Amino acid sequence: MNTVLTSRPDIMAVLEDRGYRSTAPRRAIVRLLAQKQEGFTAEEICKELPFVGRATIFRTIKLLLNAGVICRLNLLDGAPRYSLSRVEHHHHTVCVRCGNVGEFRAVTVERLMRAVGDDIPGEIVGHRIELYVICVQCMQDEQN
Amino acid sequence: MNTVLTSRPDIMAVLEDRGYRSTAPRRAIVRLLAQKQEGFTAEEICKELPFVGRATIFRTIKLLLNAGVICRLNLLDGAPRYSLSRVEHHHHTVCVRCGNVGEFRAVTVERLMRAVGDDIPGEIVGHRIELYVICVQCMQDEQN
DNA sequence: CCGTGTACTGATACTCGGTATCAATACACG
DNA sequence: CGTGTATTGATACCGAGTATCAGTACACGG
Repeated sequence: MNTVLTSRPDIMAVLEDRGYRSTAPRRAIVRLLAQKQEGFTAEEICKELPFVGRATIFRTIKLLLNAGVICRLNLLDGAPRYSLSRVEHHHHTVCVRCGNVGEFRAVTVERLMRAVGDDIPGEIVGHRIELYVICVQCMQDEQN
Repeated sequence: MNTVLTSRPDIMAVLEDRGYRSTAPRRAIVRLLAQKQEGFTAEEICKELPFVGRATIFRTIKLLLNAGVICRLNLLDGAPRYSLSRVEHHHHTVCVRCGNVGEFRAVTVERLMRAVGDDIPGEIVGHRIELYVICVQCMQDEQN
């Protein structure tokens, strides 16, 4: 049984394991994020939790980033979006119409990286792939 | 003969073709960028051309981005870097030690994208790949 | 269950990359 | 050479994120 893949791992526990305290603001943020299916922005969280300070929200986001619980996507335009990582190593699809973020995993990608490595001077230590898509929802909306 | 691949295409002409005027500040910026081998930041340009206004530098960078002459790289940390695009469609390698930016092109990548497309709901309209590397220079520096 | 050290919080002011505004300027074209 | 219009630069501003720091609350030990 793979705890990382469960639909709602106890994120708070992840933080506690890393030595952070379980505080009311953190629990509120974590609870909110856990039920966000698509990506979200920091400002969105601020608006939805007005009783939590801006600084705390950004601080908590950073903790979660470092813990690998969420990941940041720097889109070309607009504000960066964050999204819960459901699988360990993955890449993102971003809908260019609605901004929603998806994840994908392809073994082929990793294999490719090793192949490409031969053509590149220096040592590859990581990679990042983003696919820009028009999601099925937006394609449907386009049809009427 | 491929003009796009020449070592120093007349960038100013590209802007003029797009209906923009050839002004002294623009020429200064373009001349500077044309001889930058590695990536550069906007602030760097501001420092090197103190007699050109900040706003103008950002405006010109945006024009060049839209014209496809340069491209922006949102690194995870620090300021975004810009780099001259020497080849039309390409991806980037970023040295995680020194921040220098390189380009690469691999047909395999494009083929992979088409393959991955089958696994992904929605239509793929673009992609972006960044490889994080330790460049040969930095690897050498590490050895002493 | 109470005290206490330390982690955490939130208000605020700030940084940094970038943009809007707008009067003054310079380019291109006739 | 004159003139309309694009461009400039100073300035103020925006949005995302961070530093500071006094005050608060958590966890742990007694």
